[in-house]
Amino acid sequence: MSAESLHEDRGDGPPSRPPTRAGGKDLPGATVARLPVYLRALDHLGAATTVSSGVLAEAAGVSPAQLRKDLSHLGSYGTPGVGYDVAHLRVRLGQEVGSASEWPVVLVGVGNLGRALAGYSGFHSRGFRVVGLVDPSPALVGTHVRGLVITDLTELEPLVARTGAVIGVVATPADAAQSVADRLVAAGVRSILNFAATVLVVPDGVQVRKVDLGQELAILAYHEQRRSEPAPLDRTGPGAPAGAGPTAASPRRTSVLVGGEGR
Amino acid sequence: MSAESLHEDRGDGPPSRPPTRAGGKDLPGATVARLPVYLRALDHLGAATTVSSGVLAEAAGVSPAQLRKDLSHLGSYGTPGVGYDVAHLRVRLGQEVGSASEWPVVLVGVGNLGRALAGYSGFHSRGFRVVGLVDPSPALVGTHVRGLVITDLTELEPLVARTGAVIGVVATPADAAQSVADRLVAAGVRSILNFAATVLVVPDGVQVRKVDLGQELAILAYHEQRRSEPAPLDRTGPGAPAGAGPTAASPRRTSVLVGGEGR
DNA sequence: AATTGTGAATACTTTCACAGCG
DNA sequence: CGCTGTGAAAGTATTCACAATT
Repeated sequence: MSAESLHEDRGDGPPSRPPTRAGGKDLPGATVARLPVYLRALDHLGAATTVSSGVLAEAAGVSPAQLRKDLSHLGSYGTPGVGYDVAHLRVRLGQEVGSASEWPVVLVGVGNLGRALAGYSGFHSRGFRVVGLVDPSPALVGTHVRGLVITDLTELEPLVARTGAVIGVVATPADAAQSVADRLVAAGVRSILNFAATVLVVPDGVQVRKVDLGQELAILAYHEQRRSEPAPLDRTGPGAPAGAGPTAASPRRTSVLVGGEGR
Repeated sequence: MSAESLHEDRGDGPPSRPPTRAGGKDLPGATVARLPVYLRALDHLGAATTVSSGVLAEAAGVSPAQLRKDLSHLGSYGTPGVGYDVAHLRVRLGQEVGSASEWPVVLVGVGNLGRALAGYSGFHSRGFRVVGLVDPSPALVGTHVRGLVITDLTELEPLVARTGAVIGVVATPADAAQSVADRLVAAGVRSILNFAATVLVVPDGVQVRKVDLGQELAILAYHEQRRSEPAPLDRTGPGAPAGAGPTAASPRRTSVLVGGEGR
């Protein structure tokens, strides 16, 4: 467990950092999920030197109130009557989101999806660098993809150690995912982005985020189906009394669901 | 059976969908997002004829209480002292999630990611069938990927009409995404899964779900960074009372974040 | 006058805990 | 008994609305 972080310096340890990080406390989870969105939205108005919450919120696809609330958690630097300083805000968000430095990422599973991910520009542009591709297939090991050699699965641990990666991406078939995750964790990885259709079980302290492409579609299909069948057939349940149905009026809000997140 | 319905009564027309859906009540959004997970979890215990909430919940990565609550919204059919009937539950969930029928899906943007998506087994296994690949690149148009011909972007509308697709997947570069979305919507698509790093603006009534791979990583990085910086520098905030709260016990629960969803 | 930051109000989700059924 | 279904409590998240600030 002494796999110490080799990447310590990304420039904010030393006292030269102007804005000290905010109170060191947890932002609400929902806010964290939106910070990257704001950061990206900022990039689309590099020209202006200030933005109001209204403008930036629109670009990010959230309400102005929500944007202000989120930023307020950062102890932000808006100026009443004016807005937020774009440059300043960008730095602040970058710090918070951690994209100030380059995070080395190891990607396991170089199938169709893995290959696509290896070349995904969105990773690099946000401060992530794929430093290792791993696959067990003898046919792939040794070949190059996007300028990186594919390493054999047996070499996973040394690869992680050598690159100092703390983030791993699992893009293997479902049945291999858990074992890969176990090894990543053992090798020192503490955050995993899981594309396999499995729930990964990991030790306390390791983060997992799951992206299930099929699931996303399924959620869309649910709503799609719902609307194509306006006449509700009554529930064929046994005794289940329809009792507890407060269900006020149908929420007339925008039915646009934005964001992979909540909602 | 690939016999697709021939009528293209899309737009608003009620497609004649076979499976009768139950009660017209809206499920909570968070529940909807989990139904596909349960369905998938069920597949991993086909042997047993019944499951308890505890077992299924574990397989799905949620708490037993949450599973029961979720299923209760379906007016579910559990048997006290025994559990849920696996076969029955599978049918019920399938109905609700809409995977009882095959949804035709059009995929726009056949780059690395699009190509991976086209061959993604998770789509097919969940009742989605990619019926069209679209790209503007002359080099790609006419070529085959996974048994499908790539159609030119100019043919988007007729393709949607012909296939009756109501779901579209946008896997284009960010700057093309909005225009593609506009055209999909105009052609009759009402649900869009967006992989481009842009917030899509769509008319009322059209659903969009966004999957931003870079963003997912950024969220992991946030937590990662946070933990590598144990010494919180106090912030010099005006008015912000550090007091906020002793925060009694640190949330000792699993710090595993499961699911692309909520949280 | 415009726009932030934020308490208070509302809405949504998860968890608890237990009554009741098989 | 064991396990479901569910009210009620607790916890989060979003929206409102307004006083404060430049």
